[in-house]
Amino acid sequence: MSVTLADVARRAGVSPATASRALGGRPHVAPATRMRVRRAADELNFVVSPEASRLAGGARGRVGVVVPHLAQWSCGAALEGLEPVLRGAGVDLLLYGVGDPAARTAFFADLPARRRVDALVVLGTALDEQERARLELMAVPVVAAAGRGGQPGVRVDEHAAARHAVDHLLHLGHRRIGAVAAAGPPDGVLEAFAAAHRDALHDAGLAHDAGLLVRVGRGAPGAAEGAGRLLGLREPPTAVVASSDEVALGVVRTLGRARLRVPDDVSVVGLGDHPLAEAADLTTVCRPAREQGAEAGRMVLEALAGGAVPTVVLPSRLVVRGSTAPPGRTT
Amino acid sequence: MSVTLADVARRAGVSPATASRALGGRPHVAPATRMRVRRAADELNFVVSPEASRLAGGARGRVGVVVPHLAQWSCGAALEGLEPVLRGAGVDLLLYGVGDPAARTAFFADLPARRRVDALVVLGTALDEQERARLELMAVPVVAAAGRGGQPGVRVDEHAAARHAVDHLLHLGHRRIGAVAAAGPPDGVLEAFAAAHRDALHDAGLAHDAGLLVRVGRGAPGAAEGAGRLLGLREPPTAVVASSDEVALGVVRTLGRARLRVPDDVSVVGLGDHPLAEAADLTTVCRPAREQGAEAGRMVLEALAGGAVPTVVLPSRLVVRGSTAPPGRTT
DNA sequence: TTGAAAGCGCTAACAT
DNA sequence: ATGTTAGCGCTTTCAA
Repeated sequence: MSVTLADVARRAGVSPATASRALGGRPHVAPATRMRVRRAADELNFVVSPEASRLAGGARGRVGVVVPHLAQWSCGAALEGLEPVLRGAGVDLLLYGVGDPAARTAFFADLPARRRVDALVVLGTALDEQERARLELMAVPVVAAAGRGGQPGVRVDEHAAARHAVDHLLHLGHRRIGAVAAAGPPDGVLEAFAAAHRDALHDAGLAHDAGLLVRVGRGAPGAAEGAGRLLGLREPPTAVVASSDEVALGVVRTLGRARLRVPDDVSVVGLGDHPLAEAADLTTVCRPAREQGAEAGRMVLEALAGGAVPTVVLPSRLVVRGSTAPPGRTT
Repeated sequence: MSVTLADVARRAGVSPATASRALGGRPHVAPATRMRVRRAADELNFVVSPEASRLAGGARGRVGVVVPHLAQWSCGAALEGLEPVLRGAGVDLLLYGVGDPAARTAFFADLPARRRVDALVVLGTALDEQERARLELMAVPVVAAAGRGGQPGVRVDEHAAARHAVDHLLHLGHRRIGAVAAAGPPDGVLEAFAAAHRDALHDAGLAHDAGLLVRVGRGAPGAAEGAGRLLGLREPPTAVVASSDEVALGVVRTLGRARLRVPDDVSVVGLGDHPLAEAADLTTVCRPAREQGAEAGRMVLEALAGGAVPTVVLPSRLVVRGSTAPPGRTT
């Protein structure tokens, strides 16, 4: 049926063991022999069977990626960073979506990854105690990426990111700065956002005003509601920071409907540097999603090589675009 | 080390063969025996080794997904549709990113999928002749999804989608309708877009005006340029249809900078129904990405079962939001 | 219905 | 440097 290592060995006039060594790039093979085997393999169009190889104790190299929301750009971007690193090292990437709660339960219950993967990357979601315990049971390295922290892996400092945003507005001269925190991200992230907003205003010596932080539901309706609540304040803010670019765009739209111009009347800052933020000319704070993925990939490789998984916090970076400006003349 | 089938068999007091049959759901096992084996497996926390299983001629069930731009929401969405279908059927999903040209070349050159996967899904990209030939060589079913057509699989009718958009504008009373086609999607898609624009205007009895279709580069700069060119026309359009939602948002922004209101002064329609389109209140045409993924998944399953891969064209659907309105009083 | 035996294709010791 | 010998953990004939 398909070409086997034995075929290649025969054609090259060596034993299967030597052929295996030669092809696998392992030592103790004469250069000439290696060449010969390589050529034979080429001619036969041979590719090792990963099953057989693994079964026989060879190639490690399969990592599972657990992702909640594939459609979310940040997950995709992280994957895009992760994939080449892993592939470059010859390890395969198995995808496990756990967006659906049922699927999530099933994943951790079936522990389907057991024996299927040599390591796991958990992308953009926090694991609860039970889930962590299940993973522990698998006895493979687990790298968290883009999560809220708490597990070894890579993430960004959410508090710092949000502060970049608020500080930018303060720096522009704004004194009434609203914040819209929309549900969606893991709790820890939202908390960091709220805290950063509070801290920044406090550090600027501004009186605390609980009304400036509004917590809303996810999606477009949430963003609209948030903007509406802020606008309805006795003294509406001259600038708004949103917990994500998605929310920020919703805020911009709601402002527009209220005949308020961005940034002339109100400045808006997002969080994340969504690909569309550039098109929408939205000032935002870049959370390097790709980089997080790539870093996670490197961590996996190290872990596979026997190392421990460290914790790395990547910096975020303010990206100033056209949705922010100094406060206008009137309020 | 890890629990093997033999362990389970011993504990259940049967032979490995019977245990295998019982666990694998194959016939010729007494119900009572099957139960006993199942329980033993449970108690031992046993999971079959996929390598060994496959090697021994068991479970097929591993499909590769080839994706160019993971970070693009439509790819993510398609994956999100694809994954549960496949997982539900017990097949694993291997991810192969081919966004980077080098990676793409490497993928098709190494033919790494050979023997690694039992089927392939090609997401959102068109294969050239050579690539197709390489895949052919693998002798596994290939399902194209969200491509430009040409290969069996699932896609949407791009021409119809674009026409929905233009027809909507015509229906609102617009007579000068510009189109911004930004580079990015496979050629065929862009062609369909251009043709639909032309055809719709023609069918509406409007004189042909080549200036109304502008082709620009990708990204925010492209969108801005496109809007600018349209605005610079002797007789600027009262409505614009963009080749994607991303571009549409860029157009909206550029319009805003030119102090033109959407939809009061100019209507804008996007294409794709990007998740952010709702937040941005953008009228668009929904290309059901998730559905395409799910459909592709079903096709793979059928193909794995020995069926042929059909070609399915999914309908697109106009989603009217706040970025379109009848033409204003003045131009 | 069940068991025994023979590999699947490869790699890792242990020779040579 | 190369060959020989045993499996890896499972499924599948074939026999009982």
